[in-house]
Amino acid sequence: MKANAFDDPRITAVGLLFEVHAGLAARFAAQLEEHGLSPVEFEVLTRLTRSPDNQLRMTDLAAQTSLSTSGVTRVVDRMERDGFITRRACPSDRRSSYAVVTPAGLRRLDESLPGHLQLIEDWFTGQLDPAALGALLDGLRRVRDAVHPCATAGSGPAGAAGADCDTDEVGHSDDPDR
Amino acid sequence: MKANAFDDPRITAVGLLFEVHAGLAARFAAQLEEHGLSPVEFEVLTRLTRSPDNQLRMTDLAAQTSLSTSGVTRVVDRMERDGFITRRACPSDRRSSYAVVTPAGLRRLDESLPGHLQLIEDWFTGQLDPAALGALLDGLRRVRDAVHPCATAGSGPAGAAGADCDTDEVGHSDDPDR
DNA sequence: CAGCAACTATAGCCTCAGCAATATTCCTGC
DNA sequence: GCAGGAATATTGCTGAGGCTATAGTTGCTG
Repeated sequence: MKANAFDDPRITAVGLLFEVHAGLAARFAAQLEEHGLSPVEFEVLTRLTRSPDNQLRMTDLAAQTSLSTSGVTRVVDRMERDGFITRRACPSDRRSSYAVVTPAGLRRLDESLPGHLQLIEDWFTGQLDPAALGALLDGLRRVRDAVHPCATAGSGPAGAAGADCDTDEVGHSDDPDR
Repeated sequence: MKANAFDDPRITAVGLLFEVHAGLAARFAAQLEEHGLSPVEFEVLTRLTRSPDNQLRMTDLAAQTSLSTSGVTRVVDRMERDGFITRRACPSDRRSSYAVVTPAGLRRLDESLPGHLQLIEDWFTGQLDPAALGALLDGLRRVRDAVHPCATAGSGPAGAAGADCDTDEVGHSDDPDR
């Protein structure tokens, strides 16, 4: 029919993944925002708290997060200004400096942790139980093995992957044409 | 017993999630980069391609992606400059304009799609089979049901970060002490 | 029909984060 | 001991993207 790939199951599968990821990220961000933390700050707090004496050298912190060293410098600047962590000079290497979690930072992390874990479990149990995951995997496998749909347009097999996920797409806009 | 939460299983669980997510995002980004696409551009391409006539009004595109309307404007600017999509005036509403995928954009999406799907399946099968997922879920449930470690771990602000700073035996990074 | 509210896209301003350059400090080879 | 190279943190510059203001357009309502 059309020259587009409107019904390409591969693209539908990718779209599903985007949906899940974006929704999850938004939920996490919103939950952390309630506690006055950005996702990056939360990550930094967890990494530091998992380290001995709640401290880490800037370089190591950068290596253990998704941040570059300069990014770590900026984040630590902000969090130090907010009182969540402090810098401490390394006594044995005057180039290095430690980022140390303050009591306020520990408290803040402790406050935001339960909601975060709850979100994680809600996601696993409520939205993607193992059975659904298995089905999704099967669908993906079939999608990947399918021949290029340009030739087999409209072939139903891989419809399982995303058949039900978003039928709202077509009429999404309030008024398609006016 | 340390005063920090080094062995707090809740934080370990969160750290694991961060690890998985960061690794996955980095792989996707790298794979798309090979084809000259950023994750956002890829998302825009998939959304447009999933729509009738490979086009979408700017507002609708913003609603279906994780971008704001201004963000969509900028991304479409770049992708139009790169020749992947074009703007088209809406004939019935002079406020709106469509973003349309060009043949070059379709081709580019088609090139990057197989590798992307392969990555998705590799992740499911290779790194997180259903059994491992179930185990992870169980662990999370146990972690969540655990008593709040605040009382036990002594995350009391006084003793926690107030630990003196001359303990060189941290040794977490490559070189313990120099 | 005039006015007003809602909608659409865009531009200005801001923050965030990565890359490259820089200053300081450490280590190794001589 | 000392010179040169490596490591560490920071800063300037740039791009990306969100929020708000703005101009243009549409539709509704008195």
